[in-house]
Amino acid sequence: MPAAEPAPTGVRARARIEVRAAILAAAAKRVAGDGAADLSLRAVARDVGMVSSAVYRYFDSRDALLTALIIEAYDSLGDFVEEQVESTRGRPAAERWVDAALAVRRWALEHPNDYALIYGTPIPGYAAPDDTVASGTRASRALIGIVRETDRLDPIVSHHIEPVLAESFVALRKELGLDVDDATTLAVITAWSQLFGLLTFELFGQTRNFVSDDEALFRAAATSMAASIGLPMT
Amino acid sequence: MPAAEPAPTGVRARARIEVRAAILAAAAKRVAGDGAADLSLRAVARDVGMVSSAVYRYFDSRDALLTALIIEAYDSLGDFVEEQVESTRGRPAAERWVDAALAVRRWALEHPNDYALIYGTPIPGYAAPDDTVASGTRASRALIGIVRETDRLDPIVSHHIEPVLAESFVALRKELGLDVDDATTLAVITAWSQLFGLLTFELFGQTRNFVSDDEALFRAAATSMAASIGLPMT
DNA sequence: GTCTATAACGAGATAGAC
DNA sequence: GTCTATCTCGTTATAGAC
Repeated sequence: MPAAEPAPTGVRARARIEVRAAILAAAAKRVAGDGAADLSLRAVARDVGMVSSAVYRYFDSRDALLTALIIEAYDSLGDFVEEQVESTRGRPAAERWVDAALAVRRWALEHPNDYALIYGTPIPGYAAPDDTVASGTRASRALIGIVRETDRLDPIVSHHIEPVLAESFVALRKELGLDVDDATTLAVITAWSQLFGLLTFELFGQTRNFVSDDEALFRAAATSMAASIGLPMT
Repeated sequence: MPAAEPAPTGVRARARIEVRAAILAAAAKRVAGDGAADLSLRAVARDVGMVSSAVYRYFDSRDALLTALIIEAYDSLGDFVEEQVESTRGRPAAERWVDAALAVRRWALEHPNDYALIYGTPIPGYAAPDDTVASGTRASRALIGIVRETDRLDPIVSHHIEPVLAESFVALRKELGLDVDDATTLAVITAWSQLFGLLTFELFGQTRNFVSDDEALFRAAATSMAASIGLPMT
């Protein structure tokens, strides 16, 4: 699990990695079908052709298996968004934001079960350990990177912000390496929640009764997010 | 389920209603503990002290029971928000919006399992019938009612909106009895998705690593939503 | 040392006979 | 309706194979 070592090349190690991947793949398939709450170590073991106790050589517990699945999903999304953000470096910030948002959406549509796993209802009886945090923030950090790399933001309307909130913003900006004012910080957070809120609505079926073209709506929303943050269009 | 009749007053009918309520309460408790995916008619029956076959006299299937639970949750939220919106009639629209948004949040915090049931990951193998739509849109309609009852909206920045999207907005506005332009329509939709997006993040644990005061953040976000829609502050 | 299989536990749900 | 046998679950102890 640490993966800290430089990955030994022996046959033993190779086999281990492959079996681990096979277990994860089978578990992902199970989650896709029955939902994460029902994930059973035994069923996964059966699918891979091993005995349940053997799985414990690879994962300490059912929760550890779930955690690995969650981290894998976060990293898949993180890879995808980071790559997208990087590939648009130099382009106007507003465009970059919209493209990155669309990338998040594309990933979510291609991996609906992974999306549900990480952004859906928490699994009863499962508490995510801190291991997930690093991977879990990659997509958000990539999006915020666009703001960070923008020299001069357009002016935006600023609202009054409570002192408690302003204080927490200071810590947050430090964490993210952001150098913007409180209004922009709030705009970034609301844009972020809007992006995933809209996506959650779409994927979980909340929009299907009145939205005919989800992508068009999402693109329009992303554009308005970029403007609300003050990302320049040129 | 229909509840269309004027509720007969006989003893028989009373008993039936009470048993129904007892079953629903037990089912809700189960959902709260194990998650909706695991809901088993038998378990619910046992909790209420009857045999599984008897439950079928009250609910046609497990899915019908789930549907009843979902409708109940939607109506609980709908009642709460509608009452809140009504009680602030006459006050400045921006204030009304913020108060209504806070009402949604309060309800969600008090009924986290109901919230997860209706806005969380879809239950594997369960398809919501159209019966849920009427109740499911009540909260949104109540929020939008604030916009509808506002005589003169403040001007907002307008973005370009794709023709496909503009066309779907026409139908949506007609459905909602709204008389606003495309930019405001988009602003309402993005505000709506932002509201529930932020709430979903909070309830599902996505904010707990960097937000210290969720209510303050939510209030600030709601205020900026009201402004983005152009709801006047006075 | 590393892995897998057998067997078993206690808990919980389920199915069927009565 | 009840009781009972049977199943699955997560997890561990143990013993043998590479």
